Parts: sequence; C-alpha cells; structure tokens
Amino acid sequence: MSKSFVSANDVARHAGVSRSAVSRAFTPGASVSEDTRKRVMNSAQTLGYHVNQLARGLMRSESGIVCLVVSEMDTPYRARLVRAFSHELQKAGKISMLINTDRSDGGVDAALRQTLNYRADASILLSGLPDKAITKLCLDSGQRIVLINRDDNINGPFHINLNDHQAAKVAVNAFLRAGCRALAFVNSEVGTPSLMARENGFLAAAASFGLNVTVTSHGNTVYESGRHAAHSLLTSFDRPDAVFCVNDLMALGFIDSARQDFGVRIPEDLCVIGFDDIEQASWSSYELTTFAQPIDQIVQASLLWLSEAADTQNVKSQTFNAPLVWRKTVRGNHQQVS
Amino acid sequence: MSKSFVSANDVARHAGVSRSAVSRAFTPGASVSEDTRKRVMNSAQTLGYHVNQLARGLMRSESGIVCLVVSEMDTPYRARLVRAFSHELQKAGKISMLINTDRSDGGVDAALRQTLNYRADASILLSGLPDKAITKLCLDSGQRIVLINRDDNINGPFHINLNDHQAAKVAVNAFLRAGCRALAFVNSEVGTPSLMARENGFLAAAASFGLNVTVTSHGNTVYESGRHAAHSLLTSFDRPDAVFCVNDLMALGFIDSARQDFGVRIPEDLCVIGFDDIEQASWSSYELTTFAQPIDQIVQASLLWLSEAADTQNVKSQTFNAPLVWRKTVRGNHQQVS
DNA sequence: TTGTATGCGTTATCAG
DNA sequence: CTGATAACGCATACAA
Repeated sequence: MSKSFVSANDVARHAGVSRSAVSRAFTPGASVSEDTRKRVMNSAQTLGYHVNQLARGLMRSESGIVCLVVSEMDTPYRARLVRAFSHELQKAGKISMLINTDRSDGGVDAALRQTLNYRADASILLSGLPDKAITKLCLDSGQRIVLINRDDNINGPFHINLNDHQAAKVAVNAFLRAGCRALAFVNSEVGTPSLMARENGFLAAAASFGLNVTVTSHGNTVYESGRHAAHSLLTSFDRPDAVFCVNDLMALGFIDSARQDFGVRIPEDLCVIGFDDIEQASWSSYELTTFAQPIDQIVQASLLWLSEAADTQNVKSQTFNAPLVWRKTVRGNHQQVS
Repeated sequence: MSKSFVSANDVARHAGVSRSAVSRAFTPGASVSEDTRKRVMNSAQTLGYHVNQLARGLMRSESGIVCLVVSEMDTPYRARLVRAFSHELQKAGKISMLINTDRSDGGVDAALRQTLNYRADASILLSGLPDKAITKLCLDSGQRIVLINRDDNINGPFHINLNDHQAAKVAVNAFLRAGCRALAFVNSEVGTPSLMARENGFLAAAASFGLNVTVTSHGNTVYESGRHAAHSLLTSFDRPDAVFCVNDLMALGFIDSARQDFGVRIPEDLCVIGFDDIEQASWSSYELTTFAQPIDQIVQASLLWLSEAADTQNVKSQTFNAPLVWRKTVRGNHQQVS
C-alpha cells in the first residue's frame, strides 16, 4: 500500500531540486530548463505525483471547476445537453460539477451555494429555478454565469436564447401549406419563458393570418401531459387539424393518444410539430417533424464566452435559430422552410 | 461590487473573535459557546462569508467530492442513474463531479486522473471502460471506488451487480408460459459483462428445457441496432416467436421494425422482453414487458457503503434482482414470476 | 534559470 | 471554551 498522497516536496527531494522547480515544471509557460523539467517529470512519474488542484486553486485565481446546474436531467433533451457540456468542458481541461435542482425544498440554493464554496470559476444554468438572489451572489463572488433559455433580466451573465418566435412562425407556415386551418397549441403548466415564447409566437403568427388557436395547458412538460392534451383536444366537437406541441415529449404522448384512443391518422387527419428533436422523435413509430435544438452551437458559444477574459466580454447575449427537421407528421412538400 | 471573497479572518475581525472561533462555529460538533457561535454567524451573514472547501479539503482528509464516471449518459437508463446519484449525493452533503468517458482517445484516463488531482473521496464507475491501471491508481491514492455492473476482478472497490442469470431464467419461463418455442436473443456487439451474462443465462435456461436459441449481435446497444436485429431475425425462414432483447432501446427498435417492416403482431405472433424499464418502455406504443433496474437500491447501497468508515467495510459486493414488470408484449397471465 | 521566503484559507494541536 | 501557532500543498515575488 503506497503512501496516500505524494506532495511536490517529495518529488523535489527525489529529483534533487527545489519545491518551486517542481511547481514550475507543472506550470505551462513557466521559466524552467528542459533538463530539470525532465528530471522532475521522471521523479513525478515514479513517485506517482499529481498536482493537488485544491491547493493550486487556493493560490491561483481559478479552480478549473465549472458547475452544471440542471433539473430533470434524465429528460432526453437535458441529458444530451449535459453530455455535450461535460464532454466539451472536459476537452477544455475543465472539470464539471453537477448541481441537481430537482428538489424544491431549498436544497437547490444550498447546492448552488456549494459551488461558491468550491470556488467554481463558472456556473452554467441549464434549467431549474434557483433563487435570483443566489444567482446574484455567485455573480458578486466573481463567478461567470451562463444562462440558457432563461429571461432573468440580470446583468453580468451570458444569455443564450432560442429564437422561439421565429420557430413558431415557421410552424404556422408549415401548417398552412399543409392546408390546415384549425390550429391548436399544446403547452404545459410550467410556464418557462421559452415555453411561453413559443405559445405567444404561435398565437401571434396565426393571428397575422386571421386564424384562431386553441390552447391547452396540462401538468408538466412530459409524455403523459401530451396524452392529456390529446384527450381534451380531441373529444371536443371541432377537432384541430394541426397541433404544435411545446416539446417533443408532449408531442409523442399526443400522437400516441390521438392514434390509439381516437383513431386519428397522422398526418392525414392531423399534422403535428414538436420541439427539441430528441432521439425518440426519429423513431419509426413517430417520425416527428420537429425543431432541432442547436446543442452544439449552444455549447460552443458558452465555452467561447467562458474562455474569454472577464473584462474582454463585449457580447452579452446570443440567440440561435432552431431549424425545422422535416419528417412525416406534417403533410406536403418537405422543403426547408426555416 | 463586493470584494471577491471574504475569509474567516475578516469574519473574525468583524465579530471580535479569533479565526479558530470562526472555524469552530462552522464545524458541526465543535466545542463553542452558543453566544460566540451566534455572533460569528451574524457577522458571516452580513459579510457574505462561505467556508472555502478547497482550503478545508486541504486540511481535512476528505474533500466532499464524489466522481461520477459515465459514458453515453444521454441514454435513458444512464441518465436516470446519474440523476439519482447526483440527487442523493447532494442530499448527503457531497458534491458530484462528472467524468465523461465517451471519448476513446485517452481523454478518459486524463479525466479520471483529474479526479485524483481534486482529491475526490470516491469514484462511482457507472460504465465506460477506464483503464484498469487507472482504477488501481485511484484505489492506491486512497479513493473509495464503487463498480456498477463491471466484473473487474479487483480488490478494494465495492461491486454492485445485477442478477442477470436469474432475470434471464425468468424471461425463459415467461416465454414458455406464453407457449413460445422458438426463442431468440438480441444482443449488441459491445460485450459488456452484464450483457453477456444475460445472453449466457438465457441460453443456459433455454438449454435446461432442451430449447435452442438463435442469437444475433449487432452494433451498439441502441435503438437502430434493434431494428437491424429484426431484419436479420425476421427475414429468415423460421422466425422466432419470442425475443429477449439485451436492453429496452434495442427492444423498442426491434418492435418498431417487426411491426412496420414485417407486419408482425406483438404479442400475438411474437413475444418480446426487454431490460432496464426505461420510460419509453411504458409508452402506449410499446407497453414493453421488461426487467426494471433497481436504481434506488443501487444508489442507496452505494451511499451506504461510502458512508461507512474505510476500515469497517465488511461487505465487498452486493447483487440485486431486476424484477420483471409485466406489460403487453408477452402473452398470458400477468402474474409475478420473478 | 534557480532557490528562498511568504501567503492562500482552513483545520488541528496545544496552552491557557 | 478560547486564542495563538503550526501545518496542509501549492504558486509566486524576489533575490541570487
């Protein structure tokens, strides 16, 4: 059994150099001769030395830790986002801390406060609703913050948003081309800014064509809620012939229920569009026409912003388009409309 | 703009006590009077003080950091596992670091080494194949390790396994009761121990009844591979009437292809059983009969083991059963068999 | 380029 | 119960 941890001191002694030499050998761009550097590395290798990032973070301004703040991360879209972020962060030499904001009992704030305790360089808020005060606190403590799809009107963080209005307009156009007239919008009761933007955008675009939209809102943004929506929408006298669902999970639930509980044919009787382009949307049982989350762009933009010096930051926010990926739940020509 | 970080020294000065008093006030179970404790807390509150975990970790033996090592974490089962772990870890006052082992170019080892650099107390290996040597290295550095569904024959870590053989036997029984005789097994080419255990267990159980099993292995353990399996299994002269898929993703792909490409009715013509009980398995398009991963038990057992003192550890491994959840892809009476 | 000395923010030890 | 002091492992200003 080897001694639990070997310090820079041990390496220095073994290599016959000073402690600082070891430190310099492990600091990129430090002034050290190739000879000593090699000897240090050799000793480090044989002794099994690893730089203690805790101690290094104590001295340096940055700890190399980035926090991923997320709720419901087993949801397909969120899971992909977390995977993409952790992957790229890791590639950039950063380490990612996971803050789970599922609980509503204040454990969230406590966890976010933890990120402060560990002196995280940055926090990326993918979702969840941490207290605004805590966000402010992190900011004041010198943490960089990236806000994704949140409309907190707060200064300092980098805001990344989707052009939900634009997407909604594209959806309306697609429906109109398919010859649909009775439009419906399926939302959840969550009321997240981006979800509401999709609803409002859809309503506005439809109104510009003199069309009315039936709106339903049920529970959480999940599969089961999509089923509920189908029940409330398809039992009514005048059924819609086009439904825009606020996300894919709800769209899939809606489709299943529409087909199996009401015998509705898709897209012959009813056109459906979703949002997110989760993997299941492409499964052959669904072939859902939906808007794709520009995950790569979101991640790239975030990392780029984080890599810039804090004072150099000119850009404060960025908006991306979610392109429509045509599959088989909307009638008509499958040409790119977005 | 507040001063970036406030130290225990600042609090001590503000409260009119010594640094040690502050330290004790924040250490549960330390000997400190209620009076000073309150004064310290007050000063800390107004000044916005937070214990620096980096410095604390430097002194204490434990950093409070636990690493979650996982690959393909946007897969439904993995995502749920990660969510459950991060949630419970957080509840226990630990902080979780995410190590993404998706890349195959050595970035994995580098990342795992990072966990050493941050002096993580423990690593939980959910998947992926980090080099055995690295695992050993973590172990030697005093890290606690939990291995989930891996059969590394290495001493020190806590091994958690599923009773795959038992599950496979239950599957065979279920198929036999449904009157199936032509059994097939759908596997991927990944060859993970637990996947192979399911295959071997299935083959053995079938053999005990004098039954032969057709085995196919295609690509990765994903939806698309399930479709491929359907194509190679259902185009042959003698089609199987029962298929055990190594996981739900493949089962769902298999079902979709069987129904849509071959007009097979499920369960009338063909019975299907999957593994994992991912959310999609319960969607009404599938209603898949499958084995449920005992995620809660896995997480609980892991945390319990981690909370025990390193020297107290009597138990080295634990095996859980995956109960069969009956839905609609297997004919016959839906009584509990497992 | 190299070594020395100091400080980062804590906790542990030991007097008082 | 409290305060001073010594670690923890590292990075850096400074002098050599």
